[in-house]
Amino acid sequence: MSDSEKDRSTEEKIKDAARVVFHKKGFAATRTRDIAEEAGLNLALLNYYFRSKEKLFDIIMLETMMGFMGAMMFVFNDEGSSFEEKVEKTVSSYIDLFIKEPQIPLFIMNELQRNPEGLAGKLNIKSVLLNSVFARQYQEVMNRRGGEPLHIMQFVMSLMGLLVFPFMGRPMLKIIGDLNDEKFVTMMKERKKLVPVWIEAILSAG
Amino acid sequence: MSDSEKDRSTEEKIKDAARVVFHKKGFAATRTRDIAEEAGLNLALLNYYFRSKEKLFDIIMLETMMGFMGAMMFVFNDEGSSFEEKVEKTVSSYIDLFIKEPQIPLFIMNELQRNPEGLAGKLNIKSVLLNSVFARQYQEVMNRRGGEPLHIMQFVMSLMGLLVFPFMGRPMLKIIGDLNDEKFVTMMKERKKLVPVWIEAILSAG
DNA sequence: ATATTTTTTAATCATTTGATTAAATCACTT
DNA sequence: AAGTGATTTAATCAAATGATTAAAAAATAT
Repeated sequence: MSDSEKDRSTEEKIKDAARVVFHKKGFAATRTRDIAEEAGLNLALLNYYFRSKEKLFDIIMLETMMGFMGAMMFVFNDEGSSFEEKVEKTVSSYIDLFIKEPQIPLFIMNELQRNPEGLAGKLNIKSVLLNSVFARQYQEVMNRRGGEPLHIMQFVMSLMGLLVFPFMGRPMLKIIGDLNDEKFVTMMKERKKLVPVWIEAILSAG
Repeated sequence: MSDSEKDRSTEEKIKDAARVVFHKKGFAATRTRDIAEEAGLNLALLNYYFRSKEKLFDIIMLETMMGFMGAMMFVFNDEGSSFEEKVEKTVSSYIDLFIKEPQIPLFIMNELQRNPEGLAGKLNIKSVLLNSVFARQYQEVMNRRGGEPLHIMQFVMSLMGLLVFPFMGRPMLKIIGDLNDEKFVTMMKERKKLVPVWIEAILSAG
């Protein structure tokens, strides 16, 4: 049978190892032998359980994208919170996520650019933003504010830029800013308070 | 002889092709045969002129980093311009650069994260920011503003986030925002005006 | 306990890929 | 035109890599 305790254990070991290595090196630079070694398992088991490197990668990519977009979807479609509360919650959730798993943003953006037709591109994430409660509340904020309206994607690009760029640029930022890991993480935690204030300032600036 | 018209021409053809392919696919996913094909040249010529894939990559990486950091260094150390003028000039230069070569940010951040010890990491870019005229002027702005001072790296992360993230996240942003290439470029041009205003707002927000 | 099925392993395969080589071609000098 | 050195080409090599196989080991069923 295919659901014994040991089964699941081996399968999970492979997935965990694959996640670590794929996130760190990306698809192309990852060798199946790296994953087997990371998992402490025989190389042939990868093919036994997942058929091919591509299939294994697709599973990891799917789960990673789900984790990434899922956090957003949950917050963006909550009817009970205000626009400002959603911004705060988004910022806080993503910073926590990226402190734990710093490679996720670069991994996703990279694989998506290198292979836009791949699994990640096929996922239906079109409606996640534009049909969300958050998008509706954004329009309300725009109407209330008056002046030249700002395209929601200009806003989202800025929010995400403030939020995820530090993690994508981390190696460079650490060099030019002379930061160690501890200092970097401290600054990221500071940004939980800073970014929402800045977002407010950006929206008021018109 | 090593400087004939044909010499330089072949060498340049290889470098141009290598730049295109490395920028698009990254080091690991690039096959030397891809570069040879892109250049329309025999595969052996890559090794004849550049010894190895690694050496060719190092040259492209060096030139790319120079182009990327050079634009910044030039603006950041101009004694004749104000802080605000430097922000405007930086935003404008980088947006123009990335509209022409959209893969540069992801390429650099990626290779830097995957191989921090590599050539790019060895470059002396430590002083580019912290010892610049721009950094001094930033401190003046902070003193003038009063309130809780903001670490210059928090500021730089935000400036770069607003500036370069849209290009790194382009494939995802195009999907979730339902944007075509033309619309995307239009929005990037709009950001030349928007980002400096937002930076002003961020600094005033304290 | 024995038989059967599932899982794991070591060995091996076939292809890809970076690099080299020896011969052919080209450019330039005398 | 012949000679010389530089450049280009086709063929090939060796190592790396994703995948498979047959046998061994382990788990489960009878």
